Amino acid sequence: MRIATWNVNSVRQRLDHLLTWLKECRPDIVCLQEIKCMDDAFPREPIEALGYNVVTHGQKTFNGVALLSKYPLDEATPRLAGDDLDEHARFIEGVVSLKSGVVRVACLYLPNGNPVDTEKYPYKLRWMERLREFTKLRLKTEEPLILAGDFNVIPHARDVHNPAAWANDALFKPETRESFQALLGLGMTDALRAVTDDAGQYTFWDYQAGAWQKNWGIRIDHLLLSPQASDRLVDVGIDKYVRAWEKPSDHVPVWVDLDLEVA
DNA sequence: ATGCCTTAATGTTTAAGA
Repeated sequence: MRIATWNVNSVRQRLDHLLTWLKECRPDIVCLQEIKCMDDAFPREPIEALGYNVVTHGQKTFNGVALLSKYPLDEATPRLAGDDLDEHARFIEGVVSLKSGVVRVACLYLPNGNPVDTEKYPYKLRWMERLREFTKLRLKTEEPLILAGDFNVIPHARDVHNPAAWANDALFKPETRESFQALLGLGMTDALRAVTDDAGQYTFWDYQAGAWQKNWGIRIDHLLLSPQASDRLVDVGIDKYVRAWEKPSDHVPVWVDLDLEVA
């Protein structure tokens, strides 16, 4: 089973890229972030025509997440628990039945948190706490769980071309990285780091200053695996090639292959 | 150099992103 995540930076602007990539990558489950549209504006028909079930948690202009699945979604639950007043559309969890049990996939768009001297940074840290509480709860089930999305967290200096320039950024500040490590400490595995220690495994290149051409990238799109998912890990990939397409998203897709059998 | 692009929308400018 191939599970992928991609921050498309507007699904309507990126529809041609998305359809082309779906046909090439052939993922079974896809987590999309920054769809930047309401549910009724999501281009579901051409995606359904490729064999996907589609569930969305959209928002006007900003944020918005979606799950695409070749298999029926037994459940699809929007919103991360822990703050009923949080109106941002940043989370949707789906459940797919396996021959033995289920697999849970949480699609998330973690807050950016910049500028750090505003309310945006504490909002990010609170959101990360809520994600830890959610994960703690799910881990008790001992089911395969995948947290997939744009975490807006650079985990380590090897994940950024110029660590010093990012030292005080919300994506790389010590508090941010410590909170991410605490999430891993619950028992989650950073899939990419399970297969390589290499530096420069970037998933995002800024539109500005020729960042792509200079390979000034960062790794902020992640798939975190529970022990029951990590035990089934076969492969991990970063589809860097789509960043070279015309009018690309600033993020590229990341995927894992897991040896799980669908019911 | 805390913004050199890109996006959506109270649109001929602003806010947000990372």
